[in-house]
Amino acid sequence: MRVLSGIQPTGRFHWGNYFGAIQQYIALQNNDQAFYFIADLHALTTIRDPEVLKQFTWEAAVDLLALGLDPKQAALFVQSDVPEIPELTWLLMTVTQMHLLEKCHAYKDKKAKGISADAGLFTYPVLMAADILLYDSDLVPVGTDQVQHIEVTRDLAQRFNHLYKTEVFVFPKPRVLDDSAKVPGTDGEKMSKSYNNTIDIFLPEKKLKKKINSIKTDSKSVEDSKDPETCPVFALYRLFTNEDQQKELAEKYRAGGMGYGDAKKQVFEAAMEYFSEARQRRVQLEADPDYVRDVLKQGALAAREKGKEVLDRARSACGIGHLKSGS
RNA sequence: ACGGGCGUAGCUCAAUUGGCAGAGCACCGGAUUCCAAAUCCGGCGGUUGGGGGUUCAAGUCCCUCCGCCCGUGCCA
Repeated sequence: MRVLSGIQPTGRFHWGNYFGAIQQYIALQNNDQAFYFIADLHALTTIRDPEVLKQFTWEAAVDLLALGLDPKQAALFVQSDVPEIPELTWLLMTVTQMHLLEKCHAYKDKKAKGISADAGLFTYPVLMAADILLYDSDLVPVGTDQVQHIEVTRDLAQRFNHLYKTEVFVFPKPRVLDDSAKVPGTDGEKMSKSYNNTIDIFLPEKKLKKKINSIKTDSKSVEDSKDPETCPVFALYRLFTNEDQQKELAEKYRAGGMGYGDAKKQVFEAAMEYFSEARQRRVQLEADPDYVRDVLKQGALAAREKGKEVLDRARSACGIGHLKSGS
């Protein structure tokens, strides 16, 4: 069973990314064949600064390894290191009907906001389909907003198979990620880069403390009894602690006598504890870029090996690549 | 397709007859606060949509291209 998932390097990863996605991807890595990639070709539709993109791509690799992605179990690679992807994208593009893309929400949303869309954004579901189909992926863990794109992928796979009367492509199934863990941002809304309310995972201690302190609270005094259920600080505390710890803090909230400053300090300590291993690993990885490069290289090799196999099937199905097939 | 309006900091917008590109919000730092918020002080932030031209000097005038909005038409 092949598990495949990609993540865009559009910034540093934050708590919302981790609890909403990364943690769950990593939990699936012990499947027979897990492929994880950093989607720099997708990020190209947003980031126009080459240095920034390079930096984010690198940081994403280091972060994922630090957070527990194990290259012995899963291949980690950068999307643009696999040239078979854009080639397959073109093959799929030729069987993609316009209406299929016109109804995709990423494009529709932008259009609705009056922002001009480029062909990259419009055709991005096809690139995503290539990402998935290239390795005979069975299972694709995604957020609910990406389910539509998996459906497009299945449509394209089916249409290609049908048009060329073959069984080239395997139909992938989405695995909808659990988004029940509520991760509020510093303003109390859902943590998201577009709300500018994120808390990055690997923030230096001092900055992290400051960020946590900046979480919006009501203006109850220390003595007042507070409601843990409606407090974003408490919601974050939940992510890092066990039930006993949560009960204890909840009681303190209700009893009064404890201020938000205190609660925030506890969140800080719990988060530092929770990510302490990852932080240590990250320091080691930063000191050894050759290792990271090697992981990405090996990952790309593994991805290409499988990718070539599928691409060859696709090429011969549609009648190109006669030099290779020799027939 | 034609006519009109518009394009300036991440966002909303200023900039007199062509004369040093500015403010508010946001962001970062500090004071204050149990922590925030509010308030006060400080800081970062710009190829003025792209290209060309006129001029000592262009955000401003001219040409051209791109994009967005409004109106009208054309095409079913």
